[in-house]
Amino acid sequence: MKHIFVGHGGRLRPRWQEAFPDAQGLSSLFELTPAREGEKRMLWFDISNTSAQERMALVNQCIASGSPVIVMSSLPNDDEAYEMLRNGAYGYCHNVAAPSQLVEISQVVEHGGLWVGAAVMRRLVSMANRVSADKPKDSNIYGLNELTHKELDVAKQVAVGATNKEIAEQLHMSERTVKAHLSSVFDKMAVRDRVQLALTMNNVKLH
Amino acid sequence: MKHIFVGHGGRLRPRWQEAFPDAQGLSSLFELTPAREGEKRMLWFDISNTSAQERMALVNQCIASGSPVIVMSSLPNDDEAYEMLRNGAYGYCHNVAAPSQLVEISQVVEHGGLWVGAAVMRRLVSMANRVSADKPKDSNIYGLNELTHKELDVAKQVAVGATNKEIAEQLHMSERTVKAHLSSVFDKMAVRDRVQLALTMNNVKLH
DNA sequence: CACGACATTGGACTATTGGGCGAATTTAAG
DNA sequence: CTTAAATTCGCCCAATAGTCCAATGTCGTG
Repeated sequence: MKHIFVGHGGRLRPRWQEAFPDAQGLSSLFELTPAREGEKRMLWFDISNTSAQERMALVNQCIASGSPVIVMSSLPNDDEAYEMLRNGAYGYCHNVAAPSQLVEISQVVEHGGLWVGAAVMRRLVSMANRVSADKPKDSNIYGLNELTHKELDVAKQVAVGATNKEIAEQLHMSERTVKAHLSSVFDKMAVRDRVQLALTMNNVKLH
Repeated sequence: MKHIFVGHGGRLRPRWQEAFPDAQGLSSLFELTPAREGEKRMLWFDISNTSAQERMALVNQCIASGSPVIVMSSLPNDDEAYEMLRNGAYGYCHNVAAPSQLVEISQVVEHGGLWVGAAVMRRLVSMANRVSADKPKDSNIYGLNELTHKELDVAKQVAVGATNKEIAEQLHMSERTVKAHLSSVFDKMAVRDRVQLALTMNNVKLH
């Protein structure tokens, strides 16, 4: 695994060097050469000293390169972390993080995971709490538990955007039967159509 | 750091043993002796073969012991992950996770972090987006920023389950105009109907 | 075995959606 | 001022979605 640090004028901070002795530094993305066949790389992008506008564009370019990208900021901020992760970054940390932490991050990312600091992580969990706490526990999670087996099958398909015809083929039943199940599902889950059902199944609040 | 695995009849799975050669296995929490002075421990709690009711009680006991707890399930599930993390767990993973992953988790937790799988992590991030995305930032999801103002207005309404008629009233335009905008949105965002649009706007992957 | 819940399907409709064709009006940019 | 893009909307048509009522078969419980 080759570690490439982009930003900070192409210089490698001592901490980076210590974590990855054979790391490479680039001052900008333009210097990035295509990866050799079979070469695995990890991009560390230091976004300090970049304006908010160019930040996203640069990160998107980084991500478009195909290699996993970890964004480093001199002033980590929760909202920015979400933004980066949502747009495809694999990690978000301080640009002067300890070498041992950099190694830890690289390991998590190398195994396909996303890494964020404990504080951000805890906030994410509490947010998830807020979102999933909206569903009243006493009423069986929007009546999802009261669906029959077939109804649930059909509902799941709607939840990923399938049409009635597709569902009918997928589940080997007539389109008419799909409709019958769906009518029942709408009733049980107290929604009026497939759009609301799809959203509800994905924990999205309606208007 | 001493690793103690609770559950699975007190037996250590080969994977656990491989990750932590001097790990200890306990069949239940009652066998847990108080930690010696200055001894740092990590509890791995295998919740397979426990009923939903006793699960939370047991996990709470684990957590009350003071040592960081990582919950392991035979059938990991997003909602359960949130539940566990919210209640104080430091990690949530599969009970037959690879040894290298167990080591990775232990390192993250040892440094005060929380660990969850990539899938759960991504979902948490998308949820955070939903909660904190009230402010109209120049979000960059799929061709969202290429939509015109009106198109975005209409798309947002669809994203919370509104019908064309409702959107028309809300935005003071005719139903025909709503359709016109939507047709354009479908095209720009590369979706075929309002269901897929609603899901895409909420960061839900389609089938 | 009878009864009720569930699954399946059909016919007959109604409602909603998505879009083609055409066109007027505004707004933004050069 | 001139051109391009954005916004608006009517008429009409086809495809999808959704509902009501009814019939048949399956399966587990009492």
